[in-house]
Amino acid sequence: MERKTLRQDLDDVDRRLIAALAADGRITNAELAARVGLAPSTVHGRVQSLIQSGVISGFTATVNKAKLGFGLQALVGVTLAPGARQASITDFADHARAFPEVVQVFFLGGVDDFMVHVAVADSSALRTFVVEHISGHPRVASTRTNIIFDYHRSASVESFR
Amino acid sequence: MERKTLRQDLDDVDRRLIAALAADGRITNAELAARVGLAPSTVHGRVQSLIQSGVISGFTATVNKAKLGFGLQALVGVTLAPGARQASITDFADHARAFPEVVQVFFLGGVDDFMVHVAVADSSALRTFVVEHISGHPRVASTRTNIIFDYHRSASVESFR
DNA sequence: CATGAAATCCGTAGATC
DNA sequence: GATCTACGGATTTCATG
Repeated sequence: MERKTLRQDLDDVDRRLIAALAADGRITNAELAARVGLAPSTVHGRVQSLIQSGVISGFTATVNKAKLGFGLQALVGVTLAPGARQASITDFADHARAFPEVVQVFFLGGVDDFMVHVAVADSSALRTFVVEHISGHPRVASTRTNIIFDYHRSASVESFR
Repeated sequence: MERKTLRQDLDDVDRRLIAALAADGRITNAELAARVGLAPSTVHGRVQSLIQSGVISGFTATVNKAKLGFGLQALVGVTLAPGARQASITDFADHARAFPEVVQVFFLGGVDDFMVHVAVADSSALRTFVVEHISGHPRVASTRTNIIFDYHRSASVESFR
């Protein structure tokens, strides 16, 4: 009998494939197969399954923003005005993510409502961006800007989807 | 007149290549060439240059942590003990980065010294991780844990045109 | 679920303009 | 730089165990 159900539990091989692809998204399927000790066609099928099931949601190039003229990065904590409704919250999130300066947006529970990771040219551009596009938003009550001196990422992550 | 033995400035084609690769790191060179209207061999050379010069620093698969059993994420602000020297700072960063739960580490200027992005199974695991591995570090003075309700990372660093 | 074989497509180097 | 050509290798499909 054929099994039409999608594989739900990941085995050790899947985890190794995920780790290898997270470390190098352009590793060849042949190399991937050699590492886990399976045939290329088998590995190809597994990776396709991981993509289709959403465990791997995409592949991306990592870009050095400093070399593109965005040498200054910051984490901007944002508090919305009291009584902001759900519509206002998603509105701000959509507003923020539309700017090319915005790298990441975290929607938080706690003191801050959002944490916005931005990359800009210099401190002048940072001030302008925060004042005009974050503090300037009608629902924003306050912001706290923290300069990022250094940054490390272990793996690309997509959380809730 | 023009002396461009080593390409230092990125032209519009380079920016489109970067944007396309940031959005889909596994796009084929042939497809990339079709999009920018140049020959595959030409595009291949340009992309290699972008990689060698460090503008593109790598490729990575985006992994859905929730589907791997890490459904809860948090941003943990960390303040180190007063008087911590540079060695202590880098020591903490290396310490934090080593854990599989740690997705990103931001080394900051401002109230917090670090912001640590973690992905764990549940609130119990979060508490355990923070207490044992962050608050428990001898140089850590205080932490502020913010649950991440939603998260968005920009697919590309800049618009196409 | 894994495999080998086959067909197709792609990456990459080299010569030319 | 950009292009075409050419070839070695990779991806991908499919029948089979």
